[in-house]
Amino acid sequence: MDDVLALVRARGGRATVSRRVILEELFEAEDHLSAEALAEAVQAHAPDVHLSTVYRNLEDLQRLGIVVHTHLGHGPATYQLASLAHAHFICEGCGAAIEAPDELFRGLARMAKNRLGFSIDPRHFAILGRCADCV
Amino acid sequence: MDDVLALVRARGGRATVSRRVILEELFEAEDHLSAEALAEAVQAHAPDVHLSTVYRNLEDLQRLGIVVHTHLGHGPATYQLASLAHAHFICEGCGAAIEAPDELFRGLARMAKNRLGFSIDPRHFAILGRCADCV
DNA sequence: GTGCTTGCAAACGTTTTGCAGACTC
DNA sequence: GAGTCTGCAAAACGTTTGCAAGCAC
Repeated sequence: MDDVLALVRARGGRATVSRRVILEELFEAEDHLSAEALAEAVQAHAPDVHLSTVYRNLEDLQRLGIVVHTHLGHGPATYQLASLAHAHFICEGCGAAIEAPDELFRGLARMAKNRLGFSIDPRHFAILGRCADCV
Repeated sequence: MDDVLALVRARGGRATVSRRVILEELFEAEDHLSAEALAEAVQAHAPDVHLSTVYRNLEDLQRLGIVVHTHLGHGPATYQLASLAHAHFICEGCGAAIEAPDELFRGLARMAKNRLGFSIDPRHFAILGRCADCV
C-alpha cells in the first residue's frame, strides 16, 4: 500500500486523497469489485470521489501492474490486485464464480505453446460452463 | 438453412425476408461476424434490414440453438453457426485470433470436472495470451 | 508555480427496447 | 384476422474524454 504510493510518486504521480482511498478499498476487498462497486465503497469514506476518477485510477494502476481487470460474464469488468489474480469458472445456470487454481491450466498451457506457439494467460476472461448444482 | 426455417415455423415463428437473408449470410460467412458486419452483409442484399432486426434475429436464433456468440476481446461480440463453434486464443500483442482445437481442453475439462464438479464450455470467451510472433 | 489530478457533463460504442405499422400464415 | 416481425428513434449500459478548476509537490 505504501509501496504502491511510493511507486506512483517515482513515476511522477501524486499521492492524492482519491488515490489513497481507492487503494485502501482495493487492499481491503475480498472479492473482485466492479468499478461501480469500488466507487461506492470509496464514497463511504470520501463522498466526492467520482466514478470517472475511479476508472482513471484503475487504468493508471493497471499500467503500473498493480491492478488487473477480469471479465466474469456479460456485466461490468471486475478489478483486483494483480497479486491476487486467478482464473475463473462461471456457471451459466446460477452465475456462481468458482476460482480455478492455476495448475489446472498447466497441460493446456504446454499444448498451446508446443502446437501453436501460443502462451496463454487464462485469467483475463472467465471460462463458462455448468457447476455441480446446475447439472 | 431450410431446416432452420422449418424449425422457426414449428415454434410459431415466421419466415420473413429479413430472417432468410440473415440466415443466408450466416451460412455463407467464413469468419465470425459482429452484428454490425452481419448487418452490412445483409444490407447488400436487402438494404432496409435494420441493425436492430439483426440483433433480434440473432437472439432468436441463439434461443433455438442455431447460433452462438463469442467474445474475442473488448470489442463487439461475434456470431456464428453453433455447429462451427470452437475456442479461441487471442494475442494481446497483435490481436490475432487463433482457433483452438477442442482436444486441447480435454485435460482441463477432466480436472475441472473431477476436482470442482464443473463442466467447462471453453468457447464462449476467448483465452488471452501472446502468439509466437509477439514473444 | 508547474503540471498532475479531479469533478462534472457530455460523448462513446454496443446492445436493448417501445411503438405503430407491415407482414406471414 | 391473429399474432409475429419490422423500421425507426430513443434509451440503456459500461466506459472514456474534454474541460476548467483544484491540489500535490
